[in-house]
Amino acid sequence: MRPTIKDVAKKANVSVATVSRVLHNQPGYSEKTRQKVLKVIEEMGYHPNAIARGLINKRTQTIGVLFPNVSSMFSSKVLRGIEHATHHRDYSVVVCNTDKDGRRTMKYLNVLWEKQVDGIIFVSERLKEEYYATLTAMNIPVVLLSTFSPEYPFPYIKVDDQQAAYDATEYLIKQGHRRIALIGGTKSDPLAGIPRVEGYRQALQNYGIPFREELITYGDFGYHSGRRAMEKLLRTAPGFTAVFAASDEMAAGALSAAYHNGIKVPDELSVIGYDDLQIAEMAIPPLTTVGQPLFEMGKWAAEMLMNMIKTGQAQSKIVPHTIVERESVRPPKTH
Amino acid sequence: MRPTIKDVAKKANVSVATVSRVLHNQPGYSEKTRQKVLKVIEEMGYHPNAIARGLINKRTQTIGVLFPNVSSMFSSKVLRGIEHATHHRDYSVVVCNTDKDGRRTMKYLNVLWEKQVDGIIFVSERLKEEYYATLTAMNIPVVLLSTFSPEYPFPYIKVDDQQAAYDATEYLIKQGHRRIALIGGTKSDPLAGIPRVEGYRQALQNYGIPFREELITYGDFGYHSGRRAMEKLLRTAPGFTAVFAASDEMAAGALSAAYHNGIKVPDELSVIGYDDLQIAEMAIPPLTTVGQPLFEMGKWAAEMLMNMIKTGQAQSKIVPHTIVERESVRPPKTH
DNA sequence: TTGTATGCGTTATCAT
DNA sequence: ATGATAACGCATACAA
Repeated sequence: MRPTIKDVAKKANVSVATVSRVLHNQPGYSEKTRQKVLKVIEEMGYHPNAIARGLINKRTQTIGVLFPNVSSMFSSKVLRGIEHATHHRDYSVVVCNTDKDGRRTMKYLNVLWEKQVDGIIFVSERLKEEYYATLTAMNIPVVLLSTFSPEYPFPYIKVDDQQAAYDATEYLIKQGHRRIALIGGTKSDPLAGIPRVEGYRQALQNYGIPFREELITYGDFGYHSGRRAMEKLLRTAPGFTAVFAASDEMAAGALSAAYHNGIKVPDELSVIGYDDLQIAEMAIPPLTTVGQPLFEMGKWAAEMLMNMIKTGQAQSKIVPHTIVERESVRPPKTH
Repeated sequence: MRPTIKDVAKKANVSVATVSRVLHNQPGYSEKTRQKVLKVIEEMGYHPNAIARGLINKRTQTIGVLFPNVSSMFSSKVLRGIEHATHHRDYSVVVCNTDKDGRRTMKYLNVLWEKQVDGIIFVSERLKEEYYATLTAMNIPVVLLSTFSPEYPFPYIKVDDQQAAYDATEYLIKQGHRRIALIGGTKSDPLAGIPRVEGYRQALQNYGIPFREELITYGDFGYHSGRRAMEKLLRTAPGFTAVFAASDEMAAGALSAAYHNGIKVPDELSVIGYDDLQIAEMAIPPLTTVGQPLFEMGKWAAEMLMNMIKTGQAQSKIVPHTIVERESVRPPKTH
């Protein structure tokens, strides 16, 4: 059996209270007993039991993080940021993969509840009413990451998607493009889907470029959908000189489709993505994209959450995006 | 305050013992009281406290997973497999990012110890003596994933790296290549580094191809190192017709270097990778590679661990690798 | 400076 | 069929 505080106390000839005191450097013992206790702790290899501690403190020093898909490049970058911040302040993180599934999400929420996590980070998903209900019932801090909820008042950290999409489109326009196709994300997604096409639409409008329905197509943010979307665009609406894809994975799919159709990027077609994932850097050609500071966003979200746990205070934050220029965009050929 | 089992008991006019019984469908109450208790539980929104439960059961239903880098494509695929298995059997997973750093690893080990996790999965890293010492002191099941330890007897799940490297090289040879370069992983890494160059060397030997030192170069498994390695190869040992990279990320780097040097893959140069990460599929051209079933490996490791927790039994496992053929390899041009 | 005792929310062992 | 109560390992208020 692992030794308990009692065993230590007995062996050191002191009370458990004293042991507890030196464990927390609280006052109330002589230097001599301190030494003795510390020595016994060392000898016995004593480690406090965080479970017992949690029971009495009502603090577990752990937070839960819900991802629609833990293994996406997006999530893993965010996770790293979260881990960075939590490790720094002695919190642990339990990861949950919701698969965007309501039942699965609810199950995880309940598990986290039962495990008494001190807070929750909810990533990239729409906050359904039932989630909100149990989240508030849990009565712990929550932060929304890369999503937000118009109806429920949880603090969030995210980019201004519409503005970012606007900027991406404008970037293309300023490079001289006028026939710009769009590969949108999930069509009905009010968070990452709709705002991005809206930003695209607005940029065109502001620059007096007619909006053409056939230049828009939708995917699900994933690689394969991007590839399919590009194939479709090529079939049904040839002649565009640039594409804005609402995610890097879709952009990578678009690149692949172009490659397989013998279309040279960026010579014959420009592509801009969204997210700045690792794939953007690794793509051929390296992908110009709208950068979100994912690592930092994860870090900030975790810090915000831990501060809320401590103080109850939080301030939502729109984080700045950037256009990271690589090699997939260039001015269209004039002829 | 969240209601406790006591509150439920009081409101239902029964004892806590009875509530506990219906909670676990143990015998010892009438159908009528069962109904009543269930109703009260529902009304009060009672959820059992897993911390208190863990204190008495000495089981937390959570495992710890240590990754050198949680956000690598490798880790995230593995993590998904782990999550899949654990979720299925009501375990939670806390993720730890070691950065391959001894101190950080030790700190996490101690945290996991204090948090009383039921088991640990140790991924892709060499098991140092001090890790082993605390791991055994913790006295809980451990499984090694994609690594193993010659000196310490923990069960493991991994691929036969040397054989896999042999097969990759042989594949290239059978396609007709004879001048085959190697981009190895960390030169001194006894787990993923050395065996892969050894397999390469052996394949050459078996097919009577002279081993040439200048065709070997080393990276650190990462993208940039692959790119640099390829640049170096191009400068110092031109004339090879194929490259075997010991990781997909390095292969992607090699692809990129080839692209920037105007070398066409696979027309002028064949490239084969290792891992079968998402990047392999997304690469241009799609990367032929040595496939490891990472999702399954994660899943199996978690299942193995949970079985060990339950029964104490485990059986190490060498998992089969495959050559997944895509478009980055073809026979060399003959002229 | 140090010790005793109580309680955190459960489960499990005894009674009844 | 049901209830009282003692643990689990720790922190802390209160005594001494």
